[in-house]
Amino acid sequence: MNWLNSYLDFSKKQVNLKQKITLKDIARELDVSISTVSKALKNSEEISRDTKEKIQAFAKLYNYKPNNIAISLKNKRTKNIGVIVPDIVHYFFTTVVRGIEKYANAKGYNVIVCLSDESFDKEVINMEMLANGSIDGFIMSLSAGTEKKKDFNHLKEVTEQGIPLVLFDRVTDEINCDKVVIDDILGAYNATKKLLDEGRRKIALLTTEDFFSVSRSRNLGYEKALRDYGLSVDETHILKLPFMDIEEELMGSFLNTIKPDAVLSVNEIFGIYGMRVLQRRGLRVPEDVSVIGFTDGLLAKHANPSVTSVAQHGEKMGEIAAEMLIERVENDDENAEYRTQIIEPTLIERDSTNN
Amino acid sequence: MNWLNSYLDFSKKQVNLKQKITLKDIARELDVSISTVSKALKNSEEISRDTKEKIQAFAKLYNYKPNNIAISLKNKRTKNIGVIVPDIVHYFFTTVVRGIEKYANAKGYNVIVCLSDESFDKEVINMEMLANGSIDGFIMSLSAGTEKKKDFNHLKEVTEQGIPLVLFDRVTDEINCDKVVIDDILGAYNATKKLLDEGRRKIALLTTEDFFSVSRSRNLGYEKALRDYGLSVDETHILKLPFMDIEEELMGSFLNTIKPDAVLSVNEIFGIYGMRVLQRRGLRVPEDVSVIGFTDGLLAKHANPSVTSVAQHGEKMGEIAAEMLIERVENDDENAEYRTQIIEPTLIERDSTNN
DNA sequence: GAAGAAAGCGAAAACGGTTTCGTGTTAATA
DNA sequence: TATTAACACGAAACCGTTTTCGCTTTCTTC
Repeated sequence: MNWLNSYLDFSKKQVNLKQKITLKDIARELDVSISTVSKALKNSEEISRDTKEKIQAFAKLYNYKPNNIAISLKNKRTKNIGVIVPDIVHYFFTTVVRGIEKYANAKGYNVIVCLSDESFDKEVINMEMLANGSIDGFIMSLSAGTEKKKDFNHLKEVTEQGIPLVLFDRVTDEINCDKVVIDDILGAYNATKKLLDEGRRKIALLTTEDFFSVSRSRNLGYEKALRDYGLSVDETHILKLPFMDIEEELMGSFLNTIKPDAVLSVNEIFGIYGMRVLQRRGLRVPEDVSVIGFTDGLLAKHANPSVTSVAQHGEKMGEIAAEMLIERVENDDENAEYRTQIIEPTLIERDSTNN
Repeated sequence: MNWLNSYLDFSKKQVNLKQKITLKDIARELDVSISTVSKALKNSEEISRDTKEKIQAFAKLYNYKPNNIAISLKNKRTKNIGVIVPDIVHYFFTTVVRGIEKYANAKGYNVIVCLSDESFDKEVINMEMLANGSIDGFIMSLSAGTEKKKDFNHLKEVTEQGIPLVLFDRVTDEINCDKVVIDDILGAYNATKKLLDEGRRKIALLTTEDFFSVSRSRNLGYEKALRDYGLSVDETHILKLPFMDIEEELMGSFLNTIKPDAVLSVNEIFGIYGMRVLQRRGLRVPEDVSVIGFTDGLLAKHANPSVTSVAQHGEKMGEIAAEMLIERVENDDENAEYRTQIIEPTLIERDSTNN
């Protein structure tokens, strides 16, 4: 290792501010060409044992790490995936992101997270920011704004450019791409069935406005279950609230007039709120009223009583989405058919229903 | 615009698969040099009106967007910031990430989120993945593993390479960098004071093992308040639980023996659990026992009763962290002093305490 | 000892931009 | 008319890699 001595002056310079070192630096110091260094570090057969050892030792000593940006430019592959979600404080999306992270990281990918904040404009801006080389593909769930506006041109452009896209949960038929969703109809159906089996007959449905694809499906499952039990759907039993806007009075007066013996909510928060409103009116859950919500999140788990919920398996959904995307990215098999994976929801029974 | 006709054949080729177009393509089609195209698109004075208009129109027509990777390589600036957090399902971190996102996006930066999962090893791996050119700077909160191990070499390396770093919430004195934290001592002090002012005298403290910097501070605040009220600190009133591991029986027997008239928790979840345990034993909150927790999250807000909490202002913390980082990134003023911003916690009074 | 093969290395193009500097043309000035 | 300044543009280096291809030199082999 005495050849190292000759690099002492170089070493001095580096010690002060450990700037990152490049192939060129190594080549200069070791008096070989850049190509040789590059090959030596990849253990190419082309380079002699001696040279390789020398170069590798030097690189290790100076903690050489190849510059990712340069590599990305060269291979036109960034090893980044872009994730655009409406929100990150709500349990479901965080678990999906976590699932994506987990799978992507294991495969050596980084995850760039963007929040559309339920806004169409931000969704578009975020896509454009990332679509110019920053990422190898997108995973996203539509913002409320986009579902309302029904404008999917930004998605179309991205797919036409050949950038792989996986849609999850809030998806659209207008775009041809891989998708992963839960069977929302079945989830709501099973939940409603559970309530009916308990003997409940006046089941209120807390849902959102119609433009949400998932709410529509869940409403359908609810209605289907009622009909399968020979009951008709009473529209007055259905409360459509503006998204995420919990109008407590509205919900209060609704529940007060309907006086339901069970409540099904298409999300977590409406269920929790509904339950509290009922409890405040002196009703006991589940003795007087049963409650079931969607999204098996922390709120449902830690509520009092804990709330029976339709689990959406967000983490699994995230993993599957990441798997589908990376599959596309790595073997760009142009004509592979687009798939839609449907995850079975699970009804997690807790204390807000009878068993 | 009749010059456009001559590009019809080019247009044909592009129509099939809208591949992204480069400066070189434009230069070739318009029979000018790449430099001219580059300048024209930046509206350089150097280029004539005619040429600029022609080039800009063509670029617009073919939806030219510069390749971010190439620009990053050239300027050695990625406009990406790396965020490494222990976790993303817990409210506090999600709000911080949201704050970072918000500020960073407004400044044209993307956020690459990595989860250390409370593990030292993952934290190191994530840093290394990003530290080779992928990002302009880091924002992070130490994982439990790192706080336990007290090994900060990965942070040291990064800062020595000149990569800006901002630590938030779970920070360490061992590393010289910008930091943003809340005044944990004050937060706990005020919470304890609130309980004492209510007349509570047997205040149980639910905390974690000592290696967490924030828990240590919060414990101190609790103790200080007691002493300021002339009370001595009874170690048996303090329950140190392994992090995030809610051992319900342990907590149950603890609360059962102590029979506190108030409970202070250094996080959100222990508080919620403590409250439920007490309620199950027939105690009324806040009549018999008052409860205060840290992290003003969804759980506290929607619990029954809602829980008085010390708000950590995660979103604000994220914004400040992002601001400090971007400031560093954009004017790399080598010798600017490192700052530690301390955010004042706020006690949000709810129904789990008396007023 | 000559021819061919193999080994070991370097030059250069490429990825897609930015930017400096030089050059040819035209218009203004002496 | 000769000189010069302004204008408009292009050539080329550069960012840090990868990779192809070609050139020496040495080793086989007959």
